[in-house]
Amino acid sequence: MPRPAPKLQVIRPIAPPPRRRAKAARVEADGRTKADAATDPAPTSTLRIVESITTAIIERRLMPGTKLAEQKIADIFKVSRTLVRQALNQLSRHKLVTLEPARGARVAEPSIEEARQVFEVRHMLESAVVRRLAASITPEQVKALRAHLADEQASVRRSDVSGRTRLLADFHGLLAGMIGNETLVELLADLLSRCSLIALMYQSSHSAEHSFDEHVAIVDALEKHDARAALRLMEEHLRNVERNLKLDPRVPDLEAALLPLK
Amino acid sequence: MPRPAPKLQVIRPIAPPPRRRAKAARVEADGRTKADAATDPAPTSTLRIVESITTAIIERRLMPGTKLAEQKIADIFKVSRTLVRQALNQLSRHKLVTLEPARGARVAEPSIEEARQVFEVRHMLESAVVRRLAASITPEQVKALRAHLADEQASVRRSDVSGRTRLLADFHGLLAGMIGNETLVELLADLLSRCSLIALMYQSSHSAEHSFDEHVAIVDALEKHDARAALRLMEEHLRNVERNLKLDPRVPDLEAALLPLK
DNA sequence: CCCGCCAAAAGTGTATACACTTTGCGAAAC
DNA sequence: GTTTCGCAAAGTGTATACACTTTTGGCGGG
Repeated sequence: MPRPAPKLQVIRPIAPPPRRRAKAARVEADGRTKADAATDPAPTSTLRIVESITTAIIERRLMPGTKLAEQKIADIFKVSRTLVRQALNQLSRHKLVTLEPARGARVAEPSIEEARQVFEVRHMLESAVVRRLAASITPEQVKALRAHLADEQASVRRSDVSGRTRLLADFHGLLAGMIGNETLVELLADLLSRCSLIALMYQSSHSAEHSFDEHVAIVDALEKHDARAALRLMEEHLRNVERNLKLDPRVPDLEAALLPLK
Repeated sequence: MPRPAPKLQVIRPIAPPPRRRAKAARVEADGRTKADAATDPAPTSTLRIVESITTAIIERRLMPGTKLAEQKIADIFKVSRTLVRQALNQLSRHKLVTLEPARGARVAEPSIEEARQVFEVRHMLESAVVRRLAASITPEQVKALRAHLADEQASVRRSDVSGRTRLLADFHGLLAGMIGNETLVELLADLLSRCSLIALMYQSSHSAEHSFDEHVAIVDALEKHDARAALRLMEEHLRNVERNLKLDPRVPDLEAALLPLK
């Protein structure tokens, strides 16, 4: 059978008519051959897998280094490896899993150096955010922040570890969202999820209440439009979070053990 | 109304399975310097496709809105759609192409709002970079920057448009690289490629020489460890680049779609 | 008892199969 | 002559097939 003989059209600058989706419910009630693909629900299966694995990692149900074999995941979600591979690729771009050429995927184990870098970038972005926000914040936004703080406090009181972790990170996402820059929010969301993984690897006695208190102080400063104080508090907060990780020990041992190899 | 559903693919003669023997060089794990380079999901073909399309977009060989049909690309690169899909997925995460559910991929057409956001984030990151660099820059680094500037100048003189575009962007990547934060470099690289696409859509009379001059001034200030001046120059530079785009709401969407039919 | 070699098992990488959706076009209907 | 409808071509979404790589475990030689 001859090849389809591709037409060579190369560049077409202008898009065809902006056809909006006219969902034609063209249900042929018969000839259902076999496995009818359950493509009905908007939540794509790939996305479902990505989110499942993401929350599993962040909530510590999947520890760093865990092997993620494609077929096993495919069986669990009842899909083919194709979709699992797509999901793992996305996750690796989020740096939550690492892919090694012919050896598969594992939950990422961010290095201490990577942790430092992530916090450094967060510092760059978030100090800019508070600086801007101190000038522009509205009473409604303050109210939204206070509401969020109430949630944080509740989860801290309740010792709801995974909810707490999520809420403490969401605070930073919420701030970023308030300057009306979706690009920034997406970027920061990535960094925040990486931070969750980092925290989980190097966690020490970091007190959630401490973070909560600092969040409150930041909101207070923002409400007063005190840019200088807000900036200082945010910088201090990030420094504290980072310093509360055990970024010193632990790994040197491992490397020392493996050093003879190379 | 039941449709006969004539399936075209009838016979499956033994399609010559491309027996690609010889897996080339067996890359031996050499000295892992810093962060493990596991960031390459597919060191082989997928990456090649991603890079080809990326440079094609940045060098204006593929205009915004161009349809990127999977099979056509697959034929061009002599691979299967599988790999093309992987590549397109990566590109969509880089925001260089947009994927619409059942309608395929096109070269992205970043909105004016998106442009603003990207520049805002760049401003946050790059002002932090110059601030830091003004304090820490070494003579060797200055030398490297000067060498880069020489390349820029050469490409400007030569009217080598695509090389010039690349080099002007690389300058910012080079600066970011000098503070020793690979995470930052990756992030910024994404933003820079998006900027190339944006520039290409909204380009006006932006003078490359102007940018070059500003780059020189920034390096001068950095060499003198003059943080204040470097910061001011960088901010001005970014403002200039952004302002030189035609970001006025030149087409209020609907009118553009409905008015000029042809 | 330990080491290396080889074969099977497990798992990843890529191609292909095929169902379903969208789109283009031509003929029937008006 | 214009609109509508319907089919077919084109294209995307997912599953499966199969080649190739890594891992594992056994087996014989040292």
